[in-house]
Amino acid sequence: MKQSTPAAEDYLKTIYGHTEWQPNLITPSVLAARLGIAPSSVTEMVKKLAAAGLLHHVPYGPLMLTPAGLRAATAVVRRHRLIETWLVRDMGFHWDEVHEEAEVLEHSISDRLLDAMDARLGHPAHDPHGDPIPDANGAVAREPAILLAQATAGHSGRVLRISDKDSAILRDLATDSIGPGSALTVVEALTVVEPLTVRLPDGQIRQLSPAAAELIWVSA
Amino acid sequence: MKQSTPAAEDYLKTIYGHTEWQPNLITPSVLAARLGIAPSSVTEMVKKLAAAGLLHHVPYGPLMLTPAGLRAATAVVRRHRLIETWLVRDMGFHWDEVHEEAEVLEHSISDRLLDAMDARLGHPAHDPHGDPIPDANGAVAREPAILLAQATAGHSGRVLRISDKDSAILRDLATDSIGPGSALTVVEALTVVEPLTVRLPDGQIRQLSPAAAELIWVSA
DNA sequence: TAAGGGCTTTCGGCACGCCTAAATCTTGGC
DNA sequence: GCCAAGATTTAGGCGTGCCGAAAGCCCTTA
Repeated sequence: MKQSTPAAEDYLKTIYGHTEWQPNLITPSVLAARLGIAPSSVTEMVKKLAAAGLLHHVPYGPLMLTPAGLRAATAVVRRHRLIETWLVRDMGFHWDEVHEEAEVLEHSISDRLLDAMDARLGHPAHDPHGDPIPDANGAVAREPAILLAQATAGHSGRVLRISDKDSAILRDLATDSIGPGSALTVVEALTVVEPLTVRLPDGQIRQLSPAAAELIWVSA
Repeated sequence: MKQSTPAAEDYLKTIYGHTEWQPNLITPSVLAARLGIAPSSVTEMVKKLAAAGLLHHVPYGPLMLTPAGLRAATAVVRRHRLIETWLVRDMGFHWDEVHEEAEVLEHSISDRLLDAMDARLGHPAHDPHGDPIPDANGAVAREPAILLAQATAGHSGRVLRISDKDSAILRDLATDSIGPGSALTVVEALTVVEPLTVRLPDGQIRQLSPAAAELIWVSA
C-alpha cells in the first residue's frame, strides 16, 4: 500500500471526523462540502482510496472506512491532536489558534518527532478542545457525550469537548470562561426562539448562541 | 509576488547554499544534481523564478539570486536552521538526525510558530552544525572560515561549522568528540596520500578522512 | 577555424488534485 | 408508478512539477 498523500489523509480524517461523535454515514456531497472542494473531485479521490483498500464505496452510495482506512485516519487524527496539544502547552498558542497550524503540520512531521512530542507531553489523553487523542495503536478512549444544543433543562455535566471548527466562537467561549472541563447546568434548553442558558459552578449565568450550542459536548 | 511553493523554496535555498561559504556561481546542471532532479526540470523552474523576479538568468548562463530572491532564500534558511536548533535543544534529536525533518518542516510551519520557536530558544545565532541563523530581517553574521581540507599544518582554530550533507560522517565526528566549537590544531595537512591529522585540546590525535575534511570549516 | 562534446533548452508526456459542464442515477412526492 | 429534483459520476481541462529524448548552443581543442 503506497504511502498516502496529504490530500488522501485529509479525506480519511474528515470521513472519520464525521462519525466520531454521531454515528452517521457520510455521503460524497457532504464530504465535498466539508473539504471545500467540488463533488466531482471527491468521486475521483474516493476511487483511489477504494482501490487502495482504505474505503468501501458502492457507486452512488455512502462512504465507509475499511479497517485499514480507519487505522490511517486515526493516525492522522492522533497527529493533529498531539500537535494541537503541543502548540498550546509548549509554544504558547491559545486553543482557538491551533487548528490551522495543526492542519498543515499533521502531514509533515515524522513519526520520530511525533513520538518525541508525545513523550514530552506525557502521553496526553485529550487535546486542548477536549477531543480524545488516539494512542499509538489507534485506540480511542471516548466518553458518552451529548450535544449541548440537545440537552434538556436541568442537565448537569462537564464540558467534554468543543469542536474547533469555528475559532471566533472558541474565543467568545474562552472569554466566558467556558472550556473543556468546565462544569455547567442547563437552565433553559435551546428552542427556536430562545438561546440556551447555562449556569456555571460560581452561579454565573451565560447565554449561548445556537451556533455555540452546536459545538459543545457535555457529559451525559 | 505570489507566495512561493515548497519546490521554489528548495531551489532558492539551494542556490543560496551554494554561495554561502564559497563565492561560486551555480549552473543549472549543478543545481539539478544538488536537488536530485533532471536538468530540464531546472530550466522550467528557473524560468518561473526569473519571471517572479527572484532570479537573474541569461539563457545558457549561470544562476544568480536577485535581492528579492536572496530575501526569500535567507527566510527559508532561517526556518531550516531554527527548526534544527529546536529539534536538538527541545526535542532530544541528535545533530546528525535533524536535517531531513527540517527539510520538510521549513515549508510547513507558520511565521507565528517560527517566532515562538525563536523566542523560546532565545534567538540563537547558530544552528547545531554551526551554521549562522539569519535574523528576522535576513541579516547573517558570518565569520571568516577556511575548509579543514585546505588548512596547512600548524593551523589552529575552532570548528565553526560542519556541513550537514552527510549524517554518517556527522555521527563519526560526534564519537570523535569533534563538533562546532571544538578547538583543534592541524598536525598534518591533507595530501593525496595522507589523511588529515589534528590534535584536540586534551592532546588527543585524530585522523580525518578527506570526505570529513571537506565538510569541516575552522576559524581562519 | 571547424568539429565535437558537454551543457542547456525545448518538446511531448505523466501523475496529482483540483475544476466546470454534462451525463446519469436515485428517490421522494404526486 | 412515474417524473423531476437532487446527488453522483463522467468527460474534458488546467496548473504544478517532474521526466526522457531530441535539438540547440558554446567553447575548447586540434
